[in-house]
Amino acid sequence: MAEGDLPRASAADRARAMAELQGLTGFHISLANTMIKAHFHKNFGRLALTQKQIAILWLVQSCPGIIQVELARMLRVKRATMSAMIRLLTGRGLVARRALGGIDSRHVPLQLTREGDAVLDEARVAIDRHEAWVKQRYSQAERRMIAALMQKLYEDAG
Amino acid sequence: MAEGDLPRASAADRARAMAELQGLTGFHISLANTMIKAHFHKNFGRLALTQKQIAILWLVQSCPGIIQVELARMLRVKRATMSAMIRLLTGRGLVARRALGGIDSRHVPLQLTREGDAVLDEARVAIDRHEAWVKQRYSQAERRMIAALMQKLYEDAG
DNA sequence: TATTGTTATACTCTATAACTATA
DNA sequence: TATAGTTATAGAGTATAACAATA
Repeated sequence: MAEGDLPRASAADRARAMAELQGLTGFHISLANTMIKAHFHKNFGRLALTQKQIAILWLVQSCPGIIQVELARMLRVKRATMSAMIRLLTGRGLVARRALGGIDSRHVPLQLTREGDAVLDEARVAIDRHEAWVKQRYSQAERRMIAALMQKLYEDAG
Repeated sequence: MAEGDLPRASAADRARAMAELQGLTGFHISLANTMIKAHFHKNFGRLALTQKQIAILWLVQSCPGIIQVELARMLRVKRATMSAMIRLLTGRGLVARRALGGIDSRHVPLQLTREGDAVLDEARVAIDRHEAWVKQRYSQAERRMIAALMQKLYEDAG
């Protein structure tokens, strides 16, 4: 059996098939997301924080007293999912349930611990370097374009 | 304690914090990806196929004889990850390891089973409707823009 | 030595469903 | 009834590490 007769798809077949899938907008977004997460993890894995976890820490620091359902809405995840994430971060001593009581005791205001603040500071350095990598690929105009396009999808589509 | 004194971040605080996170390109892409996956799952969950699984079926159908490492490269996942995905799909009787032997016996050519073909046909209908939803949000020019922008990220960044 | 595939292990993210407590 | 949070359960996707078989 000659090389060309191997029961494997040729590079041309594969390129054609990829082109078909690339007709789907979500496919592009998914691959880009995969790559960007992989880059972050590969280069900043020593932080032991995912981008999602950093986003939560960030929001809690900027909005001390924020409650879980608000975080869930902002990050587009379910209530139960956010509960699990918060449990993980409180378990690691980065987030604390605030002792101060509001009027509605169903609300559990959150804040960063001292360690949470310190860890987020480290994370910001990593994020800056990660963003520098992104900026090598995109001009400011392109980044604004991506922001606007992606927002069209996630701002309304509830 | 008056309403305004509740230990909760205000809407303005939250908007400001979101704006900070939105300075990060990856944040937009991640949220858009979350929403698009959620829409697909919510509306076509009865298929019991994820978008990633459909992508694999699609590539195997278009490229009969394709092997795992090629699929892994095309979908930007690790060899071990693809192995797990293929095991799942073969376990469900949608993908078959082809009996025909190539020269290199390390290569295991894949193809769809009859059921795999049938299931993918169904999935294509779901995908078409999903894409229609996407197209309500984006013009053709915008979709081309997204494709080009996302490709810049995943084509080179290896 | 390099490639292909597998297995073991572990973790994150996600969902649904059912529950408690509170309003 | 509705809201906030939790728990239990399940499954997909991802990673690393080690291994076997083959080239």
